[in-house]
Amino acid sequence: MNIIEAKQKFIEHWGILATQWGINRTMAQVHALLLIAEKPLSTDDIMAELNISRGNTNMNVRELINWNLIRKAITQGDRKEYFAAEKDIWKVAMHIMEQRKRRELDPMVKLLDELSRVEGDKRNTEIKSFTDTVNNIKKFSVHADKVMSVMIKAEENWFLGSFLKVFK
Amino acid sequence: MNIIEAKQKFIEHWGILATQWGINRTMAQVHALLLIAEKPLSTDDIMAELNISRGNTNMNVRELINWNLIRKAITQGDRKEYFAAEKDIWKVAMHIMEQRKRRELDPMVKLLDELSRVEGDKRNTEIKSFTDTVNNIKKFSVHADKVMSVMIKAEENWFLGSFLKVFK
DNA sequence: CTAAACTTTCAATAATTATTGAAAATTCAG
DNA sequence: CTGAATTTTCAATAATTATTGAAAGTTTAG
Repeated sequence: MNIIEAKQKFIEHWGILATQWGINRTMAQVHALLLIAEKPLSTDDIMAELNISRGNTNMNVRELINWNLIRKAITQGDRKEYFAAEKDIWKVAMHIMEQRKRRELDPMVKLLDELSRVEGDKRNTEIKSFTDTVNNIKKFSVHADKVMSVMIKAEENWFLGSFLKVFK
Repeated sequence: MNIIEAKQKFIEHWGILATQWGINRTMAQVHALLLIAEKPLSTDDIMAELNISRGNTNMNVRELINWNLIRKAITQGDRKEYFAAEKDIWKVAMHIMEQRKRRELDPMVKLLDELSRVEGDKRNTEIKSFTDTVNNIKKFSVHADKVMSVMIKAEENWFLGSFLKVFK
């Protein structure tokens, strides 16, 4: 496989992986493109490389900035905006984890908390069974939330180092 | 909130969460329904509770069985099949992790491995830059893969116990 | 074996989600 | 300021994904 094919394949499969995780395919492809780009790319570069419209490019670039996965890169003597991806894969993973925690896990914990305070006699089998299930999920979620928080805060990638020893 | 509303809300939000993670909303709602059901439910029960068709119910139930999240429950003196969810939330999480690892992470590692063997001069900046990125992602993925394997194999939920000490 | 009970399949259709592209808004050099 | 360059918005449309429901397939009681 030559470098052109390899890059195309990388972008294509990064997009497929993303859709399986509920992320817009194009957003992931823009991300992939910038991950393997040697220098920051402009909107026009991205449009040309991925054959997508200006609107689509703009929306997905902004969304990637929201996710902290790419940044604007300033270039003097040029009014165009250029974009560069965070290349440290540990940081990439942590940024994704941080966003998903905030957007999905935190609201879910909040909901489970509400649901666990359902009205009615706690001795009622149906209510007991429901609150038990909800509380178990909540307990698990809160733990997962804590683990993620610590990982996100950690500056270094101890995942690839001493941390792994825990897993033999 | 009463128990009826609470159950509806649980099912609804489990479905929403799922779509954000690339999982069919109905599949997650069937799962949620069975998670909070006190006894195994039949296809007709599920159809009635969620207002969905027989075909849809059947497809999603089978898929949940593939994911190891629910099982057929045998009932004597009844030709209908009944379904019950795994209620241990740790096991639920591990089954999901196991499937996603197998379906998505493993193929991605395989692809990255291929891409890292791209043709061309390794001193060429473009090729060097590309293989470096790919190798970093691969290294991270392989580690994640190992961590998951250990977690999946672990019989008990040490996540909620001593393991958490690692995180302060 | 027969037929009723039940499960599965899948083409047609509906619902959802993503993309386009042109118009509006913004920015900034001169 | 002015207007050209650039970015953003969003209604219309396209593409994708999910759902229906009836027909086909399978199972089992009698």
